[in-house]
Amino acid sequence: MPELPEVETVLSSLLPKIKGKKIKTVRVRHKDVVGWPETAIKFSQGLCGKKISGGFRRGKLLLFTLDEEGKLIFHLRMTGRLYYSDKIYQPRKHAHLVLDFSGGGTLIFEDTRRFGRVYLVKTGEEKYAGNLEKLGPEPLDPEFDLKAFSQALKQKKGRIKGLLLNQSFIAGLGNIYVDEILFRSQIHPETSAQNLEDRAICRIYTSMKEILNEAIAGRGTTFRDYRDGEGRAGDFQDLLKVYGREGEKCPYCSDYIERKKVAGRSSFFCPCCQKDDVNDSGSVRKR
DNA sequence: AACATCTCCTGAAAGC
DNA sequence: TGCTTTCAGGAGATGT
Repeated sequence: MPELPEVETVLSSLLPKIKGKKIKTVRVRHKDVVGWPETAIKFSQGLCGKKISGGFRRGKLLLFTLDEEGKLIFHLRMTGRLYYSDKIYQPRKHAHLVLDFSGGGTLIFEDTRRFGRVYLVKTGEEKYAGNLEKLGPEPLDPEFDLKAFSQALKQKKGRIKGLLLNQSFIAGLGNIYVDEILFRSQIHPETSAQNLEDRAICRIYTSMKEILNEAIAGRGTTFRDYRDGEGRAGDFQDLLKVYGREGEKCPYCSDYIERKKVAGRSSFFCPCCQKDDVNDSGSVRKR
């Protein structure tokens, strides 16, 4: 499920392939994936002839600039794939949007569960695309320092797991990386944010940056569906310490990884290393 | 404000 | 073996 590192990987693998290319034909094969389905015809017309001039990531959104005119914005949600092919492309079952470029090459948006969305917006109207306007700070932004993180956290009352998943609190984290961050920080997912000591907040902040950077270096996590912009799987699944590892031995102690529903999501944690509401008893180890 | 629950959707896995 | 049920989850909507 694409989170920040996966979206970043899609962007970096895709952009060199499509930058500067002009869209020749647009095939909307399932109009529900278009942000405003009733405008699917306008969507196609608006995209024809446009050139992809650049792209960037914000939270879990992929934004491609169409010169100065507008942006093409994707949210991959659970099972979305966005990739480039330079072969003659025969649309597969869940290929909902297919863009053919002048001079060859195809950009394909596939999404088995159809939770993903694609938006076409004019410059200045980007905020209408998905949750873009409501997104919190970028966790890897150098200007988002520990002080800013700590201050934001201390204003909140909820549990840490739900807070880190909340895109308006911080943008780009999903279930996998929140569990990994909390494991490295040695914080139980149900710990209330208010009860966190400064040292615990610092561990979360540091782990967050480390794990996101490591996952980007590993080109993302593939459990089943995720592929990068060239259709390749990621490598980071092998390096996950807790996510999806219920019943396996904790890599740092003799206990076993447990699974519990927190904030409506499966949460994996070590009950020994991540004790609820005991953030800093002096037993924290360097990881 | 915080949190639970439902919704969307498909296919894999588990249950019988 | 084969059919049926459950489950996974990002995020928005809704209810408490």
